[in-house]
Amino acid sequence: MRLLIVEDTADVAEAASASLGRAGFACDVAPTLADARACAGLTDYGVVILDLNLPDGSGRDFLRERRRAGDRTPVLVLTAQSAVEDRVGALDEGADDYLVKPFDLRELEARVRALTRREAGRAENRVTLAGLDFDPAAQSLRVNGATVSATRRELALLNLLVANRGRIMPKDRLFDGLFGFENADVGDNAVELYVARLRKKLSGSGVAIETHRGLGYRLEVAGDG
Amino acid sequence: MRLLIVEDTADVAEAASASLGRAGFACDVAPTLADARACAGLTDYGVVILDLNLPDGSGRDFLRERRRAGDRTPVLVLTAQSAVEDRVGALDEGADDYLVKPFDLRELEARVRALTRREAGRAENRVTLAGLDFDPAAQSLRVNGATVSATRRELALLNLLVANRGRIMPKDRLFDGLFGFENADVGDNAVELYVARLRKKLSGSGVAIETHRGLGYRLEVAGDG
DNA sequence: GCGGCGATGACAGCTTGGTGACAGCTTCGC
DNA sequence: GCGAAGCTGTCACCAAGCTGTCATCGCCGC
Repeated sequence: MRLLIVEDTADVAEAASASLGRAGFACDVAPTLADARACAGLTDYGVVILDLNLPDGSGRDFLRERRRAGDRTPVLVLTAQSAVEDRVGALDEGADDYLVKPFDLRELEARVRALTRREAGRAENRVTLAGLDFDPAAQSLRVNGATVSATRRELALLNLLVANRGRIMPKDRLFDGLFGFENADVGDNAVELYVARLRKKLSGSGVAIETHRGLGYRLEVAGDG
Repeated sequence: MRLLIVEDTADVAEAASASLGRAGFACDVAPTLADARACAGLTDYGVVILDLNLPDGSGRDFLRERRRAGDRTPVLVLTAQSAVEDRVGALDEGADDYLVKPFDLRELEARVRALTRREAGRAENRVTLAGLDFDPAAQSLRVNGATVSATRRELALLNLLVANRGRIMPKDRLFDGLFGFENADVGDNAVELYVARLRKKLSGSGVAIETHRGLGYRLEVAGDG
C-alpha cells in the first residue's frame, strides 16, 4: 500500500515516513501543494496524509480539488491544536479523519491502518484464508497455526495480494505498491524475487500465488474457484 | 481492440503503449499529425489517445478533421496542466475525455476502458453470457464457474468477440485488433490459431465461436438467436 | 469432385519468470 | 562505536510457457 504524505516540515514528514515505512507502507513525501498535485497525478494512493498549512497554500484546496475530480482516496488531515475551524472545514470537504499536532507516531499508524481497513471494506484487520492467518496491524503471519516471520516487503506484498485476491495484479502495479518514487531505480525482477520468497513462506497454507505470464500474479485460495 | 496513440514524446508513448498492451489492447503510435492521419486512414480504432501539442500542429486540428469526416471514434485528449483553454476547446470539438499530464498509467487504462465500455453500451465491465463469465479488468475468465487461465492474446480476442457478439467479425478486423502495425508480419492464420485455442477453453460454456466462411467469426450464445 | 478456406497438432524461438548466490546496507545488541 | 545478523536488491543462469510457423488434414461451397 502506497501513501502520500503532504507535509512541509521536513522532520515531521521524515519521522512519519520512517514510521509508516516500517509498518509496511511505501511513502512518498510532498512538501508543497504543487508536489502533492504532481504526485496525485502520477499514481493512486491508499491514503493521503495532508497537512493543512503549506508554504504555497492550504491543504484544503488540494482536498477540495481531489474530491471534485472524483477521487475518493481516504485523507487524514494534520492540523495545529488551535486550528479548529480548519479541521471542521476539512472534514466538511471530505477528509476522513484528522490528527492534532504534535501527534504520536503510533497513533498515526493506527489511524492510517483504520482508513485502509475501511477502504477494503473489512471490519477487522485480521484475514484468514485457508491455512493462512494474517494480521497486517501486528505484522503477524501464521501458516497452519505456526507463526512465520516475514520481512516488511514480504508483508507489504502479501497485503496487496490479499486485498486483491482473485484478481490478476499486473506486476507494475505490485511494483508501485511495494516501492515509492525514491526506489524507482529498483530492478525489474524485484517483484519476482519477493513473490518467490513469499511463496516459500506460504507453501502448504492452501493459499498460492499464481503466475499469469505476461499478465501478472493472482492470490488463489484452494477450493475457492 | 486497437488503439491509436498520437504522442510525440517517445517515452510517454512507449510507456502508454506497453501498459495498454498488457491490458490487452493493440497499440499503434503516431508521433506526428501526419502519422496520425495516415494511421486513421488505414484502419479503424477503438479509441484514439491524442496529445494536443505535436511537432507539426495541434491535435485539435486532427480531432476537428475526424469529426467533420463523420468519424465518431472516442478520443481521449492529453494536455498539460496549464492548457485549460486547449482542454475546453478540445471537449467542445468532440473529445470524449481528457487527462492532464503527467498522468498515471492506471488512470489512462481505466479511462480507455471506460470509453470502450461506453462505446459498447455496457454499464459494467464484467460480462456474463451463458456459462461464460469474463472480467476484462481483472483479466479473469470463468467457464461454468471454474476459473480458466488464458493468455494475453486469447483474452484480447475474447474481448473483441464479446464486444461485437452476435455480429460477424471479419478476420482482418480481428487481426487488426490483435496485432498492431509492428506485428504486421505475422502470418495469416494466426487469428485462426487463437480462435482454435480460445474455442477449447470456452467449450461447454454455451458460448461458441462460429465460423462464417469467407466472412469471419461470430460469438454466439446458445439459445440466444 | 475440386478448389480453397479453415482447423489443428507439432515444433522451435524467444520472451518472461524462477531461483540461488552474493554484496551492500541497515539495524540492533553489546 | 563495533560487530553480527538479517533484510534488500542485483546478477546470472535456468526453466517454463507463450507465440507464431508450418504442414497436413478436414470440410464447405460450388
